[in-house]
Amino acid sequence: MRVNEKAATIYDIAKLAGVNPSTVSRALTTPGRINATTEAKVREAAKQLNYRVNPFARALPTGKTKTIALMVADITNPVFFKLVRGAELAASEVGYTLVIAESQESSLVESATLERILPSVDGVILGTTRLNDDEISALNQQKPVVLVNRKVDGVSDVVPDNTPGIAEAVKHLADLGHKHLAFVAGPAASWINTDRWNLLMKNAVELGMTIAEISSNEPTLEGGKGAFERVRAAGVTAVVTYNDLMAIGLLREATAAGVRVPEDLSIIGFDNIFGSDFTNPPLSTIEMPLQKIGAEAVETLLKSFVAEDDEPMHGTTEVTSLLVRGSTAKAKA
Amino acid sequence: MRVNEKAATIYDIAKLAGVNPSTVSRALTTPGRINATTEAKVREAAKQLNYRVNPFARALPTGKTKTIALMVADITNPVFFKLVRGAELAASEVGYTLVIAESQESSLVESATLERILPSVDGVILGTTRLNDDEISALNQQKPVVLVNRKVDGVSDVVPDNTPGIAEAVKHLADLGHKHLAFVAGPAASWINTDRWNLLMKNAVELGMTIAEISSNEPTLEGGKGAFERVRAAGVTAVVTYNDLMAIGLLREATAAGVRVPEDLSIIGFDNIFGSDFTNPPLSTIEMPLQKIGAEAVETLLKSFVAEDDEPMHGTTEVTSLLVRGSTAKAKA
DNA sequence: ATTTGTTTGGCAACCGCTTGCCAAAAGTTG
DNA sequence: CAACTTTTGGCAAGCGGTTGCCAAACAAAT
Repeated sequence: MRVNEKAATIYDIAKLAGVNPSTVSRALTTPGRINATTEAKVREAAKQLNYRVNPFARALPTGKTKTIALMVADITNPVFFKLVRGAELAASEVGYTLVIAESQESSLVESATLERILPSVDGVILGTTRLNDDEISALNQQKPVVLVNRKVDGVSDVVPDNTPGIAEAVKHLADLGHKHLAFVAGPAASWINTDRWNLLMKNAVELGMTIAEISSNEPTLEGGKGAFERVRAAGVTAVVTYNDLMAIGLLREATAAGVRVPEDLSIIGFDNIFGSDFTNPPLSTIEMPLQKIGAEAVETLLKSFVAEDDEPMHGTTEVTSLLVRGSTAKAKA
Repeated sequence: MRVNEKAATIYDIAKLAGVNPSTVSRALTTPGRINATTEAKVREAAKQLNYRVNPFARALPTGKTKTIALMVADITNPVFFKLVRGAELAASEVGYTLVIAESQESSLVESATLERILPSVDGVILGTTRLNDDEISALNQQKPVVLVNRKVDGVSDVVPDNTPGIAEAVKHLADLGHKHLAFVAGPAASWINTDRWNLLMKNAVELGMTIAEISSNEPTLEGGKGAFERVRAAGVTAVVTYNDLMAIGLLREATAAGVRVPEDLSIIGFDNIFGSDFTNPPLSTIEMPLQKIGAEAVETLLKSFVAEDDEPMHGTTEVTSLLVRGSTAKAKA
């Protein structure tokens, strides 16, 4: 299957071009360092031999792997697709390779995987980490880390600005005449869950609405489904959920229970995941610019590679916005 | 941010354990090659120094990178999630790192990406490739390749057996009294599209039904939507689509046009993608064991690494099956 | 023409690990 | 106990690049 012609090395080029290997190296990596005509000669020889630099040989002396790791809790969670894509695009654009690792929602798996991968990457993006603050700080000690949707002291991060999306959403519900809201929360330990809840509360109160937190739910379809009873009990006319998955679970459970959406209950999710418009009615949701965030995370990491100091960096924050589809309507009189 | 204590090397261990570096190397990589007590001493020292082998240094002399690439056309296409996960799991289980690359549906991007990544991987899995047969063969010349859902002469592959799922589906429709079917096809060049169409045709004819191919559609929501008019024109009561995305697009367009699903039109998709149960009605679909296929692809690749000859290998074929949800019903009288 | 400065390209060490080869040590055998 | 085999661990040469240092070649300045 395979031919055994070993890949060309700079020595082959050197021989062909009649120069020293070091000259080849310089010609190819340090434009301007050597004479233009020599460089041309080298490049010509390289092309002729179909030369491709051996990344491992290069990584050894330099210590630069040109690879970054992106850790997510669950690859099959649609929230991450765009994050992954944004990161992948941004990385490959500058010649970096992205390796995606999955923690399977387990901090043990995450640690083990990181352990395994760490020596072969220049830095790590923690998309959704199960690690605690101390573990993250420790990791950041070894290789640069960029956190997504979370903040830890001394660690770089990129987080979205939930303010505009939430303000729009609450305003939207207020305009529709809703007075009593509920927030179906996600993981209590989640930074972004807290951020969303605080903003929601602030905005609701400002507009004279009541808001109840329905807490400790899995951020899944099941979690949304499981929260339905408590949503009913809360006697609210509109609910915002921690994410779309929960919103969809809730929506389906409500429909199954004979509660009409949006006539009896308005629902707004978070993230605008794939499939959130497949539902009946299609879900209104607060959109997160995940692809941009992914790209931003990569850029932030790249910057930290060249940074002189060790100051944590913060990516420019992308902004959320409300996407109105069919799951919100006037409050029942 | 970073501490500058360089990672421990086998030389550090050697010094600490009072042996030669080569002994350390052997102790750690060739159990049994050296004395058990010496090995224990070395391991102890390694642990003490928190040693972690430098994969680049290792890859240089051995040429083994312990990394494999998985190429998909579009990371955000939900069809691939499970494929990716299956591959990732299988790879990390045996200490391999998986790098995921996206061709963005472009053979140019695909070639360029492959070009960039090839030197740093041991082999490649082509999940959904835009490359033509010749390009694939050429690639296979350089590094072992495993194709998913496609066959090219002389190249290893793993493809699902569509037979049972399709037989079930056609039988199911026949049992419901349908006499006239349509297949909303995907990309004409797709191996799996052809396979599905042929099987569908064979089964339909065997059960005395007519079947029409509605061809040249994008395998997307839009493609499904765009095929609706032709489905109507075909005057069929049931349709099978190339994939779920198209089925969902078709379903929504049908509903929008006042054609009730499943009362007026039964629809069966392919793949059981994420969100295919979000629709109203939830989509009946022929499920592909994508996660298994992903794992199988990795295993096949690993086998080919150690194979003596250059014979292409074929992963054990996983089997499809029909998943009946709500989008199929009795044919209209 | 001499001094000084700048290009340019070669030399060789090094990055961390693997491995063929060899010799000392230990174990077997008759 | 000599002769032979096996075990064990050291030596050193790579793997394919990068890069500090140096000297030759050339250019500019006095």
